[in-house]
Amino acid sequence: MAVREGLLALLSDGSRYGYQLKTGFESATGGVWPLNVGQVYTTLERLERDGLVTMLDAAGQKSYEITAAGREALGDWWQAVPLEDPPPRDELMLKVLMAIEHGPQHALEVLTRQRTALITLLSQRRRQAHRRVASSPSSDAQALSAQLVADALAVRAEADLRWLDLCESRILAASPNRKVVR
Amino acid sequence: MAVREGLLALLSDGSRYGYQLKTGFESATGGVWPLNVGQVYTTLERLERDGLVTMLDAAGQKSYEITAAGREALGDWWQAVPLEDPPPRDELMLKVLMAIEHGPQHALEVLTRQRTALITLLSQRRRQAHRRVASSPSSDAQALSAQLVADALAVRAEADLRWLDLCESRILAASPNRKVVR
DNA sequence: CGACACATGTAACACGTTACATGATTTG
DNA sequence: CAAATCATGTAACGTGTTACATGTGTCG
Repeated sequence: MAVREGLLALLSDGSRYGYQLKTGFESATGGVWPLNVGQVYTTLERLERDGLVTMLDAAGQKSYEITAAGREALGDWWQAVPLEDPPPRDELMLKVLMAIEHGPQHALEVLTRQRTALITLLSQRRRQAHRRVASSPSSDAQALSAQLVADALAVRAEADLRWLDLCESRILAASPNRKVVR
Repeated sequence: MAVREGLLALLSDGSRYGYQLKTGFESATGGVWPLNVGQVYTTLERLERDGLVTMLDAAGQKSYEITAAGREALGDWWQAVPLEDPPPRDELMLKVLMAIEHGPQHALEVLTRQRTALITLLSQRRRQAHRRVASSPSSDAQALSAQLVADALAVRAEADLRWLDLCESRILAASPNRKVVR
């Protein structure tokens, strides 16, 4: 439920046809999230099935329009806070939790590996960001979007790093100290 | 690809049958991530189809065992760093990016709404955490897992908050100052 | 002309998820 | 005994994703 709402959001600004939605989605996300055109059409079918959009077929030129129900659903989406109960399963979390099942030693190994990988990833992205400043900035709006996505990824990665540190200390605290080699 | 690898990780510790995997998964995740039993069986079918596990049918008592290929796949998973290119689409990000398409004013509204929602969510969870300390702590392992999940959610939420702040400042910086009401 | 962007779609598959059916065993 | 837990499975559906087929227009 991400492409769905994204297309709906684009359509709430006026009717569009399929290909426009693809390019619109990609430029709105700063070119960071490519979207297969095929998916646009399948998603539009599903949106139409659910009565959130209607197809206007004017002499072979098809375009899609958001319906009242669509506007309502979109409004709900804007308002919605991801309550998420149960919380979404996250790969990094699952990996660490499963590693704990295999003993603190294994968990600590996974922890350090993930940490170093995250650190190199972060520094790589920082270098990319520097390079990007120098190069051509496409459009202003796209540049802003791309920047925000980059920010989000960086902030998330830092959060993950902090969590890994927390994990390590909690695991060490919970384990009998002997046998756990740091 | 989360349930899949989770079950594989549990099986790498010895053969299990379906129901054991459900309870194993849930206890490994501190009871935070319930798993529908049905999904265990469908996932096991898919794992078997892919040659990662084999079924041992001993007199009606079915159990599953990880194969060599399964161990290899699991090893890859432990090692794997979520390289993620393109980065996974995230609902909060998408919401903000799409809101920007509708003008900085709308974006700022979405931003503040999400922020306040996140703040109340965080404080709610903190209160829950306090209460939980007082109550019965199930098993040690489960308590640790539940704690780590709670940590992760808190850290992520804080990261999201910081990102929202960043968004606001970037949007304000990128917008013509007039017409944008704070 | 040939490559590329524009434009529309279909088919197939992946995983996740729920609801349902069915029965054995345990326990209050 | 009744309810809960244990235990196995099937059917159906939802979204996301890719690969493929097909055709038009444009530009170097």
